[in-house]
Amino acid sequence: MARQTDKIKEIPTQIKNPELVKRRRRQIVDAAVQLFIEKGFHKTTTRQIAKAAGFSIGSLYEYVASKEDVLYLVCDAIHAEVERGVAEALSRTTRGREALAEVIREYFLVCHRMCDHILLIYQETQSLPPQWRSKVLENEIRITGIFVKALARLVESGNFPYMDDRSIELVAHNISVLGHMWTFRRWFLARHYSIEDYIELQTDFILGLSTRKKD
Amino acid sequence: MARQTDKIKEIPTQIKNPELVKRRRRQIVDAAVQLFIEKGFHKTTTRQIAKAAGFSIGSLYEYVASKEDVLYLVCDAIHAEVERGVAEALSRTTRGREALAEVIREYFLVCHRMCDHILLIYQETQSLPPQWRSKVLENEIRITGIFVKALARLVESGNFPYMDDRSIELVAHNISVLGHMWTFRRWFLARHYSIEDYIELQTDFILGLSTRKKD
DNA sequence: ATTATCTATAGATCTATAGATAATGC
DNA sequence: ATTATCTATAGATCTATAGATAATGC
Repeated sequence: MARQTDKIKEIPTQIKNPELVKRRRRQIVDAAVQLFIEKGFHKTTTRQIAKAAGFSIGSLYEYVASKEDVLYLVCDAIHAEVERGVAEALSRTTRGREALAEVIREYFLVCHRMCDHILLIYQETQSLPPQWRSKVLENEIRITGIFVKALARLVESGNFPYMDDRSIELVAHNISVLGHMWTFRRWFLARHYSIEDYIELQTDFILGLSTRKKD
Repeated sequence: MARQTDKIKEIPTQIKNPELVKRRRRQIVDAAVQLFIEKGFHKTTTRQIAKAAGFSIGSLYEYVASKEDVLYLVCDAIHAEVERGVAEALSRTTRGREALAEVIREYFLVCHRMCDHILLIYQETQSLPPQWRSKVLENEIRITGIFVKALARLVESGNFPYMDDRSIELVAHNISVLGHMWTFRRWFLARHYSIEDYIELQTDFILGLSTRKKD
């Protein structure tokens, strides 16, 4: 929560009232997310964003300095929501043997809910100025870090076969990306698997059950 | 090879000589790939493409009808090269127990070589007109199909634990995407793993060795 | 006075094409 | 005559800002 506010402060604005900045930027993000998902970043015009947000193009540029600023606000908001979803799931989770499967399940459900949003990040991160691209990539790493922690805790508790740190890190990335895969191969996967099928099969795959007979 | 020619014929041209069309379009693709990787599709202008290809903007539009046509030619050429690389590796591969590991290895090396190109497809497929986007996605499925076949053959031969068809299909997608992961998380992964580390760890992960002690 | 918002537009592109020119083959 | 190539530009946008106007608080 504090993080989110800090980030927003990084983008300069002409407006003095910080509460107003927060509110208007939320309007901008809500409007832009829809438009970007629908038409893509480049084919959305600043005028359309302003109009959908409910004010004029002139006002838009009081709250951001460029169209890229809007994209950054959008990407950051999406990551904040994903992270919130995962962190929340993590706190609810029971400890021990089945903990990892639960975390995976909750994370995949977040990916399912935020399908279009995650896809947007894959497609448009490149359009950000370098400085903000790095920030967005850091967000990605921080989310992966949640899985690193969950895995490490399990391995340490002895409820899970031993893995060294580098393997743990890579498996955490795999979990992240297999969640994203549901979003960027959805056009194919959704025809063959329900999200529940997907979670079940992928959990078996990740936990290495694929080589053992289930019964 | 025949496929490639067919595809190129799908895009209309004003030029009568088919050999010339082929040659010029190859020039266009070679020039555009570099520019798109460097600046992205939207920030590359048709003039820059024409200039880098070595002819005028007017001539460019004799060989394609739109900027999107160029993107389609580029995406299709990239997929053709990936597919060629994988198919070739597959034919060289020994049969039996270690076959899958070899296919994974060769595929990951193709992904490593074509890093920027694969990333480009992830980022710009959305910019294609729907009709051509479908074609590009079909290419993706066809490449995944190679892994489906390799897995199915192994399972059938009894050299691999039993999996039903849906699991095989999903694992094939996982292999595809974990290869791509090396390209779109390269900014992070390359700092921690060499491509050889990556291949080794991911092979263990995919073959389900992660839950068994290695010794 | 200060802050927020709006209208109107400068300025900069960029795609795609029309019409002119050059090269090739009958 | 036919085919390929080039130059010049029409026509359409789009971002970002300048300067005017409205609203708020002293």
